[in-house]
Amino acid sequence: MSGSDDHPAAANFVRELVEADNQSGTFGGRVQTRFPPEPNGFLHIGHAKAITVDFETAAEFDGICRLRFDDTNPDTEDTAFVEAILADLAWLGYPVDEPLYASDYFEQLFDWAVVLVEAGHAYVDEQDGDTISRQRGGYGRPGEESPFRDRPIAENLERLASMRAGEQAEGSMVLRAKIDMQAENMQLRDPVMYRIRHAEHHRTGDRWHIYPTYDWAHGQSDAIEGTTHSLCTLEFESHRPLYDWFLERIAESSGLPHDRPRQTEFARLGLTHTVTSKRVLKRLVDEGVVDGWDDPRMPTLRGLRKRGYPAASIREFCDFIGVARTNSRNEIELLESFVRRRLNAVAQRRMAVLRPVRVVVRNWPTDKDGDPIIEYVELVNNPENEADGTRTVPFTGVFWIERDDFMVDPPPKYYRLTPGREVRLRGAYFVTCTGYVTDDDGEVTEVHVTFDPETKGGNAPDGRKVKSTMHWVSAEHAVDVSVALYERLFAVEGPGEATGDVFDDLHPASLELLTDCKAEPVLADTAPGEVVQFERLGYFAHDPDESMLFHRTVGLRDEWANIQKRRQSGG
RNA sequence: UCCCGGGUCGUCUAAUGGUAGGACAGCGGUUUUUGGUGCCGCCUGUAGGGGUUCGAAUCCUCUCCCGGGAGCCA
Repeated sequence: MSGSDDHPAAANFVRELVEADNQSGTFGGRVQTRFPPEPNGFLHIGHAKAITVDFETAAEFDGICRLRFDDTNPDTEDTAFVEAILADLAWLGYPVDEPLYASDYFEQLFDWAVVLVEAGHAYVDEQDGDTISRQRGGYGRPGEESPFRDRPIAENLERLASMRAGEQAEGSMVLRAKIDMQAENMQLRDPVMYRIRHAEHHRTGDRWHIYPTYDWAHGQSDAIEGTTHSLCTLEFESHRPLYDWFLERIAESSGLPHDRPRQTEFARLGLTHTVTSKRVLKRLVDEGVVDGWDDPRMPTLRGLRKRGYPAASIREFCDFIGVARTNSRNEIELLESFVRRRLNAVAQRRMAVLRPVRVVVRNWPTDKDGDPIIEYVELVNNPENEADGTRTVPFTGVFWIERDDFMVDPPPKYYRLTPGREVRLRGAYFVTCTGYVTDDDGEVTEVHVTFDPETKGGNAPDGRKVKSTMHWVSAEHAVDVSVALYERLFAVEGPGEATGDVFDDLHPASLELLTDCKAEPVLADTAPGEVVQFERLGYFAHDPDESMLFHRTVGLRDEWANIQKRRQSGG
């Protein structure tokens, strides 16, 4: 993808970098990227950017992108996450048949570790974690060398073998790279390569007792696979010298199977009103604030899917925002604009009322038995695509309209139903409000209107105009549906950021479940997972699991909040 | 405190020494049997100071601001 028809391609310094590499023949014109998730959680909107950067960059240059699970930490990983990631990736549009696993490289990694030890580039440190951490020093503070740093190579080899054999307790010793305890870059102060874990690994079982750290596994895995461009987010920038250091040492000691891969960092996706912190999301799930990882309020890919976001719109959004090194935070409205753009073109229009109020046509005709007659009207399914055809909708003298569509005391510029006013019922008739009924609390319970038989279809023969066209649902034919409304993802803007604990000030997108909504009968034909536009209300996704629950996908350009705002300001 | 990276409309992003442009958001208009869609218009920006140059968002310099960095996480 390099820009849609609607938009020019956005910034993408990665694209330029690869182009430059191809010019100079750095990798012989070869382009290989990788997407390396750790199977310890679900993919979210933030991952979507990394995924498109990795896959689309490769595709653009006729290269390949491999999916590699960075499963180097048995404590947190699980096969279930592997399956979930595979499924979400396929949904996003990047199906992967043969994923790679860092755990498949454990043997090679160990061999290389031995090579580094033999070359005097690594040593076994038997100090505890706190001591090692303390000796590392601090920003602008000197580091201190471990007393084990210069132990004999043979001793290192023997200890490393013992670690691997499972003869050592967790935390008792680690293998460290011998680099520079005075390095300005803290990553270079003798980083840990192996730690001891007697845990069960989801793929290698109990075969290993030592596990490579991210730094020792990542670049080497890239090299084994033949990755040319190792694209990652900005927080790994300070790791790049270490990434290079390992590869250089291996290259000079035993050689590398491919050209040395190069790490390039780009800014991660920041989205307003959205939290992608795994810690916070997990808490929301664990504490039951949301119904699970696929709750439509969640920013996970499966949450967005349930919510009705087309996968293509997420891809297009990622392509549009570009790839840069600037710390940035995109507005969720931009993402939503891509969602709306897609949906507007394909979503079938249906009439529905979320908060119904009953309307009775006082002069509606009856048949010889005294029953109200039924008229049928034609409505276009999707004005953006007439090929979607029309549908026949029954109309009788009693129907529901949106509670907000009737006001006893309307503000200026309110064009909908109000005593004495004539409006158009979409596709049906002109009706004029003649009165209304209220309950003891003054709440309107029923609105009375008269209709003009001459206006069937919605046009007056005398040419008179109405200012408003309203939607309606025949009471006799209405289908009961429930609708879940919620605010945009999560609102983390504001005080939450100042206090430090995001969770405390995070108010999860409020969920309002409306259970007495009425919709056209044809709604029963809507397929689970399908998104329809409830006219004037927004786009709603039919829940894939629960037969009649709809989730609001996005509002129309004027969301309820905006409509509310206009109303308050008199419009 | 030290090191590294970054600073262009409100937001994201173009322009790489030669007219600061686009999208989203906002505002106004228009079309419309959806307060939707479409179309038209408007709005606001090169963090600051010095310097080089005929000419600087772009090059140099100082300052300021933001992000990342001291896991046996990734």
